[in-house]
Amino acid sequence: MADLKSLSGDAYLGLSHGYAAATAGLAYGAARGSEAARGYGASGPGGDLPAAPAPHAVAVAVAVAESSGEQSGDEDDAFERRRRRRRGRGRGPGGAADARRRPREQRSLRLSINARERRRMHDLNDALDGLRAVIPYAHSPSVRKLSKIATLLLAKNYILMQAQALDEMRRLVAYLNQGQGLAAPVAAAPLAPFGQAAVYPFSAGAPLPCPDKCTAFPGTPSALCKHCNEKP
DNA sequence: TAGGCCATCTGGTCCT
DNA sequence: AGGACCAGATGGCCTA
Repeated sequence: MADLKSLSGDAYLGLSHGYAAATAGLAYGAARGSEAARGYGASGPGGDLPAAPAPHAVAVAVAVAESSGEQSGDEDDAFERRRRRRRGRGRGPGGAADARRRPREQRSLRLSINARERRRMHDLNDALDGLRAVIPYAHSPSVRKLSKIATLLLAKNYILMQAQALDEMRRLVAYLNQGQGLAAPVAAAPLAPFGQAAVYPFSAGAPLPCPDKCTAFPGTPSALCKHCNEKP
């Protein structure tokens, strides 16, 4: 539970009881427990906020950074060193011996395909890193980074949480506007099912952005903004 | 030592 | 034909 301290209160509140079913597995539970006990998604309780140091993660990150792009010159050496270190890894059916028996041309093609696939996976991992960077969890060197699956599930829950918060905020703004005897465009629109208007809150039919750029809630009239409160 | 996570290789399929 | 995408297999690293 110590890791909870590194979360913003709102984020944790949303994740802890906002979407119980979908979030249970990722609800920032206890510090990293048994790997076997780690549940994903709605599989039940059991947090997935690892707390242990992550030397492996760092090593992986370095390896990823090193092996991005084309291999040439020094990069070739580094690449070969990694290949040797990871000897035998992932050969699949056939194995290295078969690979060596192949004609040089085919082997060359295979290597090029492998490199491309590696690059693709690195791009995917970069995107996942970008996702980790914007979702609320303990971004600390002493905390192991989220696994891929945990990152995706947490991101999903975070999006849902933000959407719900936005929806509630819009309702509140509408309520405040009504209280001042003003027409509330937001309230006039039927409340769309969660996940529609909440996720795409500024689509067709939404009021125009405030000319005064009250950007707190773009597209939503603010009770605190003089322009939003001006009658047409 | 078992289990989780991961990177890599590989072959297949689909698309341009 | 070449590239993107995918899933299976394999083995290394790490933690409990």
